[in-house]
Amino acid sequence: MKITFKGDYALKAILDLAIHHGRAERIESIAKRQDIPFKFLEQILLSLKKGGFVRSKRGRDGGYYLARAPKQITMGQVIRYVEGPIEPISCILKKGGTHCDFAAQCVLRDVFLDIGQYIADKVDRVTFADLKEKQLKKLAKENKYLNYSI
Amino acid sequence: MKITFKGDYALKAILDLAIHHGRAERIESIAKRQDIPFKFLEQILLSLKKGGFVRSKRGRDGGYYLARAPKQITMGQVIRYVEGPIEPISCILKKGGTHCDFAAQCVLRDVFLDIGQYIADKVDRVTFADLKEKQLKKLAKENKYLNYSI
DNA sequence: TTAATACCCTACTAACTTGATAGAGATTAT
DNA sequence: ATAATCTCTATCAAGTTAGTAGGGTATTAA
Repeated sequence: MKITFKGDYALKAILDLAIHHGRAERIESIAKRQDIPFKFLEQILLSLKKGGFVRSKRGRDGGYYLARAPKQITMGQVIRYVEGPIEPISCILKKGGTHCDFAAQCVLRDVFLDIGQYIADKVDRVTFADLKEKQLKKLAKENKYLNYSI
Repeated sequence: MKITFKGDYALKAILDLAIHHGRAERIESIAKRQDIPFKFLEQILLSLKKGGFVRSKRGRDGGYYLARAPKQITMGQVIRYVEGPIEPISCILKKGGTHCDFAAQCVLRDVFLDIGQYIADKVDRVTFADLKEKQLKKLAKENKYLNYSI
């Protein structure tokens, strides 16, 4: 029932690129800001590039940037790409349902189906434009608070 | 984002015992009905016994039976016991939140928090009395259908 | 009493996944 | 040219998963 570090890092990287939308960001900058091991992030970004989420520019002044607008990327797309299916139990999947021959009669499956659908719905609705907006608001509040307290 | 076989087996075993509530069931019977490897199920039941979900009787005519009424056991209790916390990301947990220092400012965390709460709510509400009832109804329909078709 | 039955317990393991690290190579702005 | 940056492949330690193996112990029907 867990998201892996890889998945978490991928989401953080995309969100970082969404916030800095418009220019290419170096892997190292993202890694430092998001507290992700540099070499690990390198691999993840390469994978996200293959997945069509980001593009890159090599050489000096190079870096990564989003392949499309933050509004056009959802959490669900990214999670499914790096982590695989969202469904919490394999017998829910149409393909590869080798897990259980009695899926049709399984009441446990019904519960997991419900949960799977809720999760899918949720992550498919949230775009990185939403996340960016909320993040910036949170940071603004934080700064305001800091200004008062100093 | 997956439930393990162990967790799935544990749920199936408890549901089986709920359906056969009132008498002791041998491991082998449960294993055959639920299609679970015998020796693996043996371990799981032993663990469920330690967790207080089931009791056992040794010797001839021995077997396992529920420690309390199906109504008093929820899916959530069983899942948490065999699989650990339900939350989809570690930074949500109060203890051991070593994953991320910026949890308070994290908008991703908010989404996972929401999902975690939905899952928890769901599995904590579903008791094995509910599951048993639904299962028996499904089987009854199945039989009816079979009777007609023969 | 004794043999059969069934749970009890510990150890082991192959395969896979996770979370990285290492280093050589390709590309580009200046 | 050369420094900066992404590209790509290989490797690896540690942990998890999904079991298997086998002897030990308690209970009870006959």
